[in-house]
Amino acid sequence: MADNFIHDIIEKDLESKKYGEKVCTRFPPEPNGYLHIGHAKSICLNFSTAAKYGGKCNLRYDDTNPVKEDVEYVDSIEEDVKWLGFQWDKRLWASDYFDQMYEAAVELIKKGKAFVCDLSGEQIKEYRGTLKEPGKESPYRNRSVEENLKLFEEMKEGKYGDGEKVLRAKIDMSSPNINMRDPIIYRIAHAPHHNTGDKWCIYPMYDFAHPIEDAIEGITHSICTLEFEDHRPLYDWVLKEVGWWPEPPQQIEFARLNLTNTVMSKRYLKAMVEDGTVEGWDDPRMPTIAGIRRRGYTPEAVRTFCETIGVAKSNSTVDIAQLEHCVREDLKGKVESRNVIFNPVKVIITNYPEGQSELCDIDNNAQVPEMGTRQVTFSRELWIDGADFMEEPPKKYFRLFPGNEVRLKGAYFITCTDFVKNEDGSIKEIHCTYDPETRSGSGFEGRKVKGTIHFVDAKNAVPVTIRQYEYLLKEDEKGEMVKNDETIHVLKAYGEASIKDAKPGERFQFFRHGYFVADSKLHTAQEPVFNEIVGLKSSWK
RNA sequence: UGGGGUAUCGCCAAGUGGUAAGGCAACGGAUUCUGAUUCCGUCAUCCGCAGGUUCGAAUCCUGCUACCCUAGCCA
Repeated sequence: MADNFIHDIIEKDLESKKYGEKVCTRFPPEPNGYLHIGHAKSICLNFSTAAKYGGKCNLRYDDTNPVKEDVEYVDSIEEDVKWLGFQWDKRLWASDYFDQMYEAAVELIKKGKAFVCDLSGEQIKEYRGTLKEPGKESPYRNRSVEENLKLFEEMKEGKYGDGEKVLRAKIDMSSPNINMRDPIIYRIAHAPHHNTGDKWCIYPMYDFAHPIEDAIEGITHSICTLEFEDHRPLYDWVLKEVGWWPEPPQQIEFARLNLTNTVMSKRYLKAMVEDGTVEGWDDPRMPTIAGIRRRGYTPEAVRTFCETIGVAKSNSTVDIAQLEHCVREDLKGKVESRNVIFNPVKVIITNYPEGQSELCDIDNNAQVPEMGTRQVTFSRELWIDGADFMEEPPKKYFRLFPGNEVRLKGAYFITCTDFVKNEDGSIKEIHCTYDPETRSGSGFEGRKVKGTIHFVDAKNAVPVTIRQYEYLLKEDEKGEMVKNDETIHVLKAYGEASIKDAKPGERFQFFRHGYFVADSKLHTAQEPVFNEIVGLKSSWK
């Protein structure tokens, strides 16, 4: 069953046997930056569409402009695609087709469909006309086939400098579609190419190269974003005029992904890396695949997200909450829980003997019993969360406050009898009594408590660093997106002893606080550092 | 409209002439040794607007309106 309009098109093509049984797609990034969550939508679309119809999907580097591209990005692109869980059929470079593209250009010249133009960049712009007025034909438009052939050959040979000449398709200078006004298909660039070295000093333009790349690879459905809609007539024109492929691929456009509170422009992302706003392309606050990975998001969650948002042609902005929902949904079933105390406050169990200690069992994941239990120690002095105690509780607060009884997760009921303040008014320590009969697992039914809070034994607590994040962008009063000044909050916390065993990249639910991941760069057993992946939804304000 | 697109709940999104799926968010309520999870319930008489065709329209026709893309020797 088709779940989007692209699948509809494919199913019709399959039915009419337009390409036989074949379905072939491709993900064609230009290696000029890191992939982000927007690319993930395209990756999921292309790879899963091919998989759905038993077809293939290629990873192709669209490296037709040597001055803007860098192999530096190639490895990260591959890593990101693999991380998302996809395997390409072939890994290819557009530059591998430069010979064929050159031949195709020669073919067009021979057919009188392309010409070498000597106009300067500025003149070409003038001659192009405007959105509302038609353009003028270039004075070089009617050169003979022989002359064009000779000139193009000379361009290739390096006889001319950058910008001196270009090869243009001969279409229609008065076309209402500016892309059809004798578009440039080859330009001179005396720049070494990472793949072809200095073999070429002329390079094909996207509009000419892309359809040929697709056709050579036998792509059937060339999926791209909306802004290329106006280029489709040119895409079709190139394939028709070159004429080498009986059943040429078709371009299909869809709306790119936008997310609330999220910067998606490569330019802006790059600027933030360079001005030090973030720590790098893999900063956990970045919407890059690398950033999301370090933040602890799972590939499954990202894939599910891409499925749930659908594929359509209307410009839209998906609420970031939808992505976060997918992350929680995925994590909740496969991550263990740990007790970690933020804003620690000391609790002294006054009726518990000094020097004594006992072990308590705690579920690793309350929803998944198969994940077993672990042991934590309980003794006279404990740490609890600052947020779990209030001197003067508001209505409906059912955690700890003077006179109130709560359950310590995995241990006993405790009742607050007293507390001591520091000179600055903050809470120094809380005195409680515990009820030995209420031990977890004992089956005690005598009375109920409304609140359950967590704790860490003070004598073996592990100091950990917690990093919580906010969105890089936020909406101001006027609804405008503005840069968020404070996007990272670092706090010191105490974790239960077992937290020392966490491995970089390992994810946990920190009881009550949300999901966290041991930072892949900063975390060590000696200096535990955890990034917040996503918080828990809370209905208590 | 120069041309090309898009308009269905706060946010995504199905629907392709037979009388508005689903997800997120939100809001009730139940259960809970995480105010999490789970669970149950509520949430578009209406599909950008105005006409028309039809027994019947979000879906067809006409006319408007709004927003997006487009004048790189970038992709």
